Amino acid sequence: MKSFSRVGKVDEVLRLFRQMKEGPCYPNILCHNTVLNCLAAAKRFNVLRVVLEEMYSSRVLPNVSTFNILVKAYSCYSHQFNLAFRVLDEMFTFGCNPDVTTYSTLVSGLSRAGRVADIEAVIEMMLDRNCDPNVFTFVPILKAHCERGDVKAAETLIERMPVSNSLQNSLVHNIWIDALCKSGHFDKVKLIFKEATSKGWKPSTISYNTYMNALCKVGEADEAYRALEMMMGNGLYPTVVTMNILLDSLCHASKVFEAKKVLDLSFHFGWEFSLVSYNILMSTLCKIGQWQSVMMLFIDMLKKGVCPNTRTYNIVVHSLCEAKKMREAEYLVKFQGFVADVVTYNTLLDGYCKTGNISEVNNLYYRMTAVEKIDPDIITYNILIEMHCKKGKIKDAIDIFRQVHLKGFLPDLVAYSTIIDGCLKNGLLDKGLQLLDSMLAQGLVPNIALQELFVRACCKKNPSHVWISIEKLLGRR
DNA sequence: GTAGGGTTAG
Repeated sequence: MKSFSRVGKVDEVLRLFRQMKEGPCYPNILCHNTVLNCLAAAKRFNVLRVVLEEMYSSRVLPNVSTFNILVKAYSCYSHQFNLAFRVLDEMFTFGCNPDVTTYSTLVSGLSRAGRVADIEAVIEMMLDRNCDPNVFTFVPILKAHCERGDVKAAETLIERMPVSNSLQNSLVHNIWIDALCKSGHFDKVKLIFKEATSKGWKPSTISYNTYMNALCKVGEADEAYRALEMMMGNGLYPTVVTMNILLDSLCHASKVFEAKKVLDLSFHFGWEFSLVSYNILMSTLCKIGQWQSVMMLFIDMLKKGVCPNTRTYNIVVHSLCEAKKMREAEYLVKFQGFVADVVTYNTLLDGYCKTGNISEVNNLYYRMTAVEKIDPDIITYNILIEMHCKKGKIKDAIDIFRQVHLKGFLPDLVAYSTIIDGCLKNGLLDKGLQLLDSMLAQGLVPNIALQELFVRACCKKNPSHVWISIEKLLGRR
């Protein structure tokens, strides 16, 4: 069940669990926890509740892990904090007291939801109940400070961090290094490496990888190679992740053939070439239209016993779609070992959208949402809007655009551009202008293509509108 | 064998 859970095959897990319940070996609490954890991660909360009820009625006693999984489901996976707190109360009445993990999980969810004020209360609650917070309680808070760019708060927290071993020390510093890199404070990172020994911690391979990756991303590959030398000078060996970072950097510098040589060489030296390495290379080849090379690498990885994941399949599906081989792409998605996600369906939907096949788009959307229970994202909606605009079904397109709001998404630039383009091409200038207003109110800046579209439409239909629109487009109103 | 945590690919 855990293996199926790891690859996201939730229904297989459930099938095995049901089979087990009917057989002579009734699932114990560990089996139940495995299933509950899998359902929580898949956000299948209704089924989770059913399994939980069944567990209670069959007198399998929950343990701390069971409750911790529930806290994770309500705190981290769904931000239903009232339910998460209720689990805590339930634990007390059950006589199974919350531990550091319970509270840390709760803090993690609150941090992710940006509810920093509530965290203080949780920490106080912990201290009241004689449960000392540890590094894992503070790590999510540190991450929240970093994401908000609150350098001062992060630094203060690091100083007060209750680190109990070198691994934890490295963990905390790596989060800090990553945050500084992402905000472009490379000088500060250099200083952190320099002062490491005097401050009592030792940078790890991950510290260097984080730094090197950030340098590559801003085009400072030379500096990254210098960091590599520094790392090796300190007795640390590069790992597959290090190689992947450099591989990705080569790919982005359009040195894809050099990157392929690295792949061959790594085998020659007996390096373990990873799934991620293949994915990096294959996605680059897909982007430059080398679909046959993608297929060759796909076969190569299967031959070498490297197991593809959803991303790998998505790249292959993307390549097949770009090559207009829609049937083959769909065949692959139906293949047993393939766990499709929202990207898979977006890729297929986009493929059918480009070939103008609206009935296939609708069929696929149905399969995605009703059968596979995959939640659409903003890209899914954008594709649907584009498809309907393309077919002149502007009313349906506007309906779908409204759904975006209802599902809790904010339309992005692509969504607005697509729907406005559709409106203007169908003569709905006023609707287009109305959408322009809400777009500007949302703080989105129209691009050149959209500006041109408006000017054209105004000139054609209502020249007196032109100046109003131009003023708006240029942000003067 | 179940719960909390840092680096790589769209």
